[in-house]
Amino acid sequence: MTATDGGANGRGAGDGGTGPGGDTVAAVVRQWRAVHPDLDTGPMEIIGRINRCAALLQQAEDAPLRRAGLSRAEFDLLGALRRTGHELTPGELARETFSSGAAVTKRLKQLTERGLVERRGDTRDRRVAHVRLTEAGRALVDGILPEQLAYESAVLSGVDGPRQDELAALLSGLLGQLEGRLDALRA
Amino acid sequence: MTATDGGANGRGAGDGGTGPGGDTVAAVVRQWRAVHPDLDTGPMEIIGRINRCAALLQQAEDAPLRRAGLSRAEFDLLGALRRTGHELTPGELARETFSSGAAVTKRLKQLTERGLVERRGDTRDRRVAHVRLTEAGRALVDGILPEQLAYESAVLSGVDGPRQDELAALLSGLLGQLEGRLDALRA
DNA sequence: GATATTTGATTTACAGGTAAAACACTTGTT
DNA sequence: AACAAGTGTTTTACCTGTAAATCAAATATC
Repeated sequence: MTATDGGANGRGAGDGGTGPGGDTVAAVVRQWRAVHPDLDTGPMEIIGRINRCAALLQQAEDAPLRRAGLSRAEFDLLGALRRTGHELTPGELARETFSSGAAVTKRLKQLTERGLVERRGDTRDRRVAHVRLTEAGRALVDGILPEQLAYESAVLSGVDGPRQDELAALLSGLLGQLEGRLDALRA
Repeated sequence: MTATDGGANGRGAGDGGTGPGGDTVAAVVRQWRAVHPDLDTGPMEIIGRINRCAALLQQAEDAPLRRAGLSRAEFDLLGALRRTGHELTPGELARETFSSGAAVTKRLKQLTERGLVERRGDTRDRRVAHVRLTEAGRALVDGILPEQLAYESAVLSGVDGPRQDELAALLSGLLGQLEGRLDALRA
């Protein structure tokens, strides 16, 4: 959350709400425009809101996960195994969950100790490991997922159906651009 | 990033791109639907994309900030001081930047050592401190902000103007809902 | 006016992440 | 076959954030 991204909750809880403009990002943008009338604050209206929404959504979604004793990152890893339906190597898991290899190593250690995943060494290439869900792991993911989706559905229920579709489509467009752009930078 | 949020980059960079459906979240959602055809995966299309966009945007935006030797959180704090235009207490800064008081304390320590902010004690209530930007701090923020906005503008340039406006409006609606909902939960 | 409660800020202990180095193994080169 | 280079994973050192405990000072209660 950068200042230009909205700087979090804008006016804060303490000083009387968001004012006439709507959400807290609008209030932050107004502040910036007052200080720097020459700058184009347009990008903040999108990027600030995306970041703020992400922060609030993650906070809200933590509830069902934490109840199951999992961090978001851990569930992400288990979910990758569940949805692909096959074993993955640590490296693949890192790419799949968009985190570093070192982080995956740590998580695997914990999840293995908890009996949620199992490892087996590759027979041909002895550097690589293959990770799969245990029965308990699969059951845990399948147990949490419906709750999780129901929770997300409830969180979004303030926006009506057609608007949700529009939003999904626009975000898909943006995300496609961003992913293409990043891939281009990588190459 | 939860598995239901899209589990990061979906198929990863390694296995041949995103397929016919568009972005990586679409690929992840397809995987989930194949495994659990009974579940409503609708929320993922929004929440997953928001989280993924936020992750990619933050990564991209780190560049101009890091060049200036600031973390996002630090810039956020400085920005809050700059845009409000007056001193803030540590507690206000915590609310303003949506982070914990302890985190603010640490950041203030570092930023003070670097000469970017100054503290002064309140005369009436000696528990509270008042924090303000130094001249160097103000100059730094004002120097970075235009770069930052230009960078954000470039990052969004793949989406045309009208769509950006739609997106901003829809996100504002969602954010308003989320913020109201959270406030309701708090109360 | 003494004592309990609340409030603002900091400290402590710890969990989790990363980058860079190290390790173990494989693959390409001569 | 030996050796250089590359690849997959783990280890190390470190940094940042948080929750909970602590400290200091104000306010409320009796």
